[in-house]
Amino acid sequence: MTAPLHEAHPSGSGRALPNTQQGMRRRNLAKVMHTVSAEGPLSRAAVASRIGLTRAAVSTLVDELIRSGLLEELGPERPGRVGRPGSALAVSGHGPAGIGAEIGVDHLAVCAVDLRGEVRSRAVRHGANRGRAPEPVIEEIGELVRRVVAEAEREGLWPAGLAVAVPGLVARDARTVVRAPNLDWRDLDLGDLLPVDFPLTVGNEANFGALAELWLGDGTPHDFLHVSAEIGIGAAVVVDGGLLRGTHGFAGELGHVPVQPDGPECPCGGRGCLEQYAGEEAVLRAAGLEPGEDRVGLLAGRAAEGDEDVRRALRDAGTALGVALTGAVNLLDPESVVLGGALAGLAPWLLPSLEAELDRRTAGPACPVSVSRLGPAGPLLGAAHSVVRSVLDDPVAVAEHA
Amino acid sequence: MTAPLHEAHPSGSGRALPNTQQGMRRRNLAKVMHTVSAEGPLSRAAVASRIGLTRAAVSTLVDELIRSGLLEELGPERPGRVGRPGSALAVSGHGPAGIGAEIGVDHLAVCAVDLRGEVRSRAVRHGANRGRAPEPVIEEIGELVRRVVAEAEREGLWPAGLAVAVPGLVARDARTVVRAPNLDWRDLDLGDLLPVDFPLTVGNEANFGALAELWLGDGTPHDFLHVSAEIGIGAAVVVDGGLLRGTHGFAGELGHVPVQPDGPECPCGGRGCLEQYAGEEAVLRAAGLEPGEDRVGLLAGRAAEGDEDVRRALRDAGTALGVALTGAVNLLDPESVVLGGALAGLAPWLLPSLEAELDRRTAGPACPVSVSRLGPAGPLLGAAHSVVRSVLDDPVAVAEHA
DNA sequence: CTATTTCGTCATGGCGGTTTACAAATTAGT
DNA sequence: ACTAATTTGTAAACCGCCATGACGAAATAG
Repeated sequence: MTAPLHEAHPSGSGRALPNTQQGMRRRNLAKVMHTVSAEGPLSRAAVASRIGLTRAAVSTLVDELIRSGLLEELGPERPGRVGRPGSALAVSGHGPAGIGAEIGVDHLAVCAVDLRGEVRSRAVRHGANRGRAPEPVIEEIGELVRRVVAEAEREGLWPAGLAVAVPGLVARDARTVVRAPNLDWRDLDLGDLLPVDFPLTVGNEANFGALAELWLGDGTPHDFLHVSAEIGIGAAVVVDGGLLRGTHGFAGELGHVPVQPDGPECPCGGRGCLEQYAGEEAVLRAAGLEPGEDRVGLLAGRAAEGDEDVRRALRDAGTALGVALTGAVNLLDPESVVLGGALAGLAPWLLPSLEAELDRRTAGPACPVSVSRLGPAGPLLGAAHSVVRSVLDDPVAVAEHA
Repeated sequence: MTAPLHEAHPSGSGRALPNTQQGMRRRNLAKVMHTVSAEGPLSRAAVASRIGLTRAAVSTLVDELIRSGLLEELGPERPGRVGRPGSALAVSGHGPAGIGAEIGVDHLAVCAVDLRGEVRSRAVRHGANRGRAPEPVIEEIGELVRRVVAEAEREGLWPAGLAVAVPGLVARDARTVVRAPNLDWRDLDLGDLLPVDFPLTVGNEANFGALAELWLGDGTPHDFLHVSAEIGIGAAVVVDGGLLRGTHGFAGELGHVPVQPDGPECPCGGRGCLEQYAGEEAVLRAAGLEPGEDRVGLLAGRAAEGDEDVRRALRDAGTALGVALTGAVNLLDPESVVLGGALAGLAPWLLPSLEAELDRRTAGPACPVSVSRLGPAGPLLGAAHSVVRSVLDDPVAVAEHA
């Protein structure tokens, strides 16, 4: 059968590697790492059958990866079936580590994750960052990074890279924060401001949250829409297991999708944007509350107590979200919608009206809405894991480095 | 530097081929075909430098492709620069051909395109298909296909596959028409109904139109949103040179994006969907015209004559489109928006209000809107070319067949 | 205790791209 | 016109990588 219509990367341009024997070897090493990482301890034979190579070939690949310290031999498997039991292979817990950092509106956080996905070290610092000059904030996060890296090194890890999650728009170069309204930051090159001696990546918080959901969530599909809110409302589009970035890197700006074309004016220049109905500020106002610290916790608390004003405000926000998501679902046909970040905590009161609106307006098969298990922890974990993934993607690169 | 965030297909799952030597060879053959096809006559040395292999390796690849009849040697290049002139290679005009078919609301069309992209044979049959039973329509299109194939064969071509563009939703299996409201078709397996002795693919008309724009349009970017209308309003999302399909294959349903959440009811169950404002029926009603044959031509004619009612109707439709596209652009951050299909002919009257609305509401960099050069011819060409692309994607498969 | 199954490894082989060398075909310089 | 320089295409030797097939090792089944 012909390929069903045309998907991306038709001629194998998915990787910049030329299609040479070395490239093949690198791709196969990556495949072994991914397979072992994803499916737990596995014997060489099991890996071989999964990636479509012979046992002999996998043996040499595994040897190389063990020599590089990226894989570990755990010893013979418990013999359940007939035949010689395999020797279990696992991703190493001692080699490279991914460092994740998060610049939130009122906290900074850094953590180190090993190749197995375990968080091995972390540091948090509370305190509002809104309106502060970028330099001292970045200085502080640099300090946290140094501390986390030091602790990780004591555990036998070395930093393979740093990924920073910021609540704002990040350019495609993955270094420049173009606009972070909640911090009042504009056009900052974090690559310059935060000097570290390993590769640095900057990304949008919602995007990292979505990646965390993709990699860590249980049963999360390959194609979904991840919605999170942190004053602004961000969404991340995951297509075929990868993030949709957009030409400028700005994809996912759900907050400024028009919900009511002649609604109230929005600072963005439009009218009736979703943020005017479901943004944190709008919801607080509708609930009769003042802006302040830990506003989401406040909302959740009052709603749980049964505060009818708050509940109505959240219901209405859910309806507005439902309208905006209808558009997105119609356009993208995702497998599901996931509420993450701060929204996860408010889900009990948002979901009913949101789902009602979505179901009513969607013609085709209903698109299920679920709530992220990770919630606000997503972005930091996603950032750290993105570094881990980059190691799995090209093991030789880091093996050379070590 | 680490990979800037995470894109799809991290570990090379872009192709089902195992990462073996044979797979490498097949990918390299495909790469040669794509390169020669895209960049016109090219010498072996030029191909080699482009795909990152050595001249010797490309020589053997080219030999194989020439033996298979997929490439042709045109003879020595005109010597402009110093050094021995290369021997120009071109895609063969005699091997496999892609057959495209289009089932429109009031016409049927079939064409054959060779590997060079030339249309070598075509057949059209006018007449309304709305409400007709599917079987006779499919019988007719089968007849046209037989005619076109026969003529192509007289020219030394052989059919490598058939792609059918239909104005409706097609399941991910690329065989089943789930719903085609304009034809009153539901749940038809064209794979069963249209027996041909080469691979058959069915796809949405708007999607094929977008692919045509991607492959044939001059200067069309790699990431764009292609909007077309044919009673319903369809969009196609092209990301990184590939079509975004959606879980069920239904991505791109722009027509039911809410534009005015409490607007008029829509058959889909929602309210204020775009189709209620910019759908063909709605526009005709607003312009004070009756539905009938060639409605788009009628609208364009009246607008050109200066009919103020028609112009106002189109302006308003443009505004509604602008609102819906604002949401899409915010979500996807495409490089541009392309108006195709029937919309292309109405662009002069739609564009001003559409662009005004889009610019006003978009915060970030403006997203340019352009008009498809192909217009209504897009879907048919896109269908035929999709078969051609599948040949380029895996030359050995067809070489064996021949 | 033997037959069977599965695992990991080794030796061999084939396949595919690279390297190196060279002849052919052109331009640039004298 | 003749030589030097440059580029192309091909052939031969080489190397890397995976496949194949055989074997010992370690378990289960009877």
